[in-house]
Amino acid sequence: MGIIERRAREKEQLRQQILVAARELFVNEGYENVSMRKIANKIEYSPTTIYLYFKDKADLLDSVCKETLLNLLNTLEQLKKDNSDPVETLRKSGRAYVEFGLKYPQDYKLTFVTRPQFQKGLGLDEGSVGEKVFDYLRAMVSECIQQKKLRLADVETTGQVMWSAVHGITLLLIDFPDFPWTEKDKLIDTVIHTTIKGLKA
Amino acid sequence: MGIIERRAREKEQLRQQILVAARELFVNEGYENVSMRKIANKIEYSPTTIYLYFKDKADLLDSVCKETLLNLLNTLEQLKKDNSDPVETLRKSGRAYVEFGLKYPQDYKLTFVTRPQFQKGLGLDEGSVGEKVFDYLRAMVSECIQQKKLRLADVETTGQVMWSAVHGITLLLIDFPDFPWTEKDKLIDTVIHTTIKGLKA
DNA sequence: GTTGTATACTTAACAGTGTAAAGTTAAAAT
DNA sequence: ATTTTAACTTTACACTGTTAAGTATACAAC
Repeated sequence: MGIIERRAREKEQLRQQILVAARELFVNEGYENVSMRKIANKIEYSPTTIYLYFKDKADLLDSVCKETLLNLLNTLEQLKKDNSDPVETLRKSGRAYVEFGLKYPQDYKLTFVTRPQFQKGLGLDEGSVGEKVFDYLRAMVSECIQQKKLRLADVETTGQVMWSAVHGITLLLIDFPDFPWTEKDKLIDTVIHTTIKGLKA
Repeated sequence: MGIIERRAREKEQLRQQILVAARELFVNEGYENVSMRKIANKIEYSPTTIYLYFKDKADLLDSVCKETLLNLLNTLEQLKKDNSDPVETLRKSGRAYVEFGLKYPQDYKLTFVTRPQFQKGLGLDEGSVGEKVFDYLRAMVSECIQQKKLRLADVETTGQVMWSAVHGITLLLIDFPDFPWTEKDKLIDTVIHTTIKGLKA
């Protein structure tokens, strides 16, 4: 049944088209300022067609964010391979996390700030991509602790402290671009370095 | 001219009424889900009356946030008085900052996340309340550094690292209430303790 | 005490929003 | 050749922020 498959493929293509258009608009103009009609215009379909592929605007946001998380996960997992000192890998990962956020600031905010506002509680459920990202962090921290490189024995707490630090600096740099930050790169390094130093045994 | 004064007082009262109604709605239903008409209904005036007191919806948000920052500043400055160990004061202030955010989560998000999205760049300008909050942090850090209790000599960087940490944990706890956080209170303490430990000489 | 004017507020309107329901068209199945 | 199904569109509704024009009341001047 090649026809059915072709049709399914075409459906999936349109779905992707919608996602691409939505992401581009969300990122460039902000979720609030993007209307379903704008997205529809961009893909040259009627506005309601989108509703055949996504439940509503929040669901569209949700799907865009899932992709972002997948990107982040891929970016991070690149680092795991060069398995030198686990603490060094942790540092590198923190750095990569912040850089990811600053490279795609609107995607980052969409995923870690806007989405939780609209899809309450969701996004870090069991089996989700979001959870996989945190699993990655957990695994890294776990290795550091096994080698007794860190002070706390508690993987969860340690991971959450790390996440706080990188999330915090990422959002501040995104949201207050005009604040008189000390040199950005140095500041990011200092945040990560300070946190890891504080966690060290 | 008592009449003029009375009229000015009445005007100011309505302004305050609008602010109170707006804050309550923003906090309970989220900025996006509050319409000017809803606010108007609450105060029993026509929607357009609000525009006689505030430029637009963003300006209303702006004013609400300024109040929040003033509250935060007051909360923090309470702590300055008991001037024991400056590092201890820094720790307490961090704790108070996070607690403030968790006590008024929607106010916090409105001020530190929503507002920068709508009032680009504004909010931490010279002479603003926002700057005063950071000035407070600067002063505290400065004292720690003068007593050589902290590693870095750079007040700015040190302050910004502190801010990252508390901002990060505050937002994570607000935005992902269903995440399996380790015990909240302990986690907050650990974040602050870790950061300060990392900053120590 | 009447008239003019400024102040405070409201009504009406516009262009836009998310989205549900009904309608259309064209291809596939019988 | 007819029916069914899928994909998409049109229409419509109730709502949004905001502007412009209109109204009514309180004050000032004569």
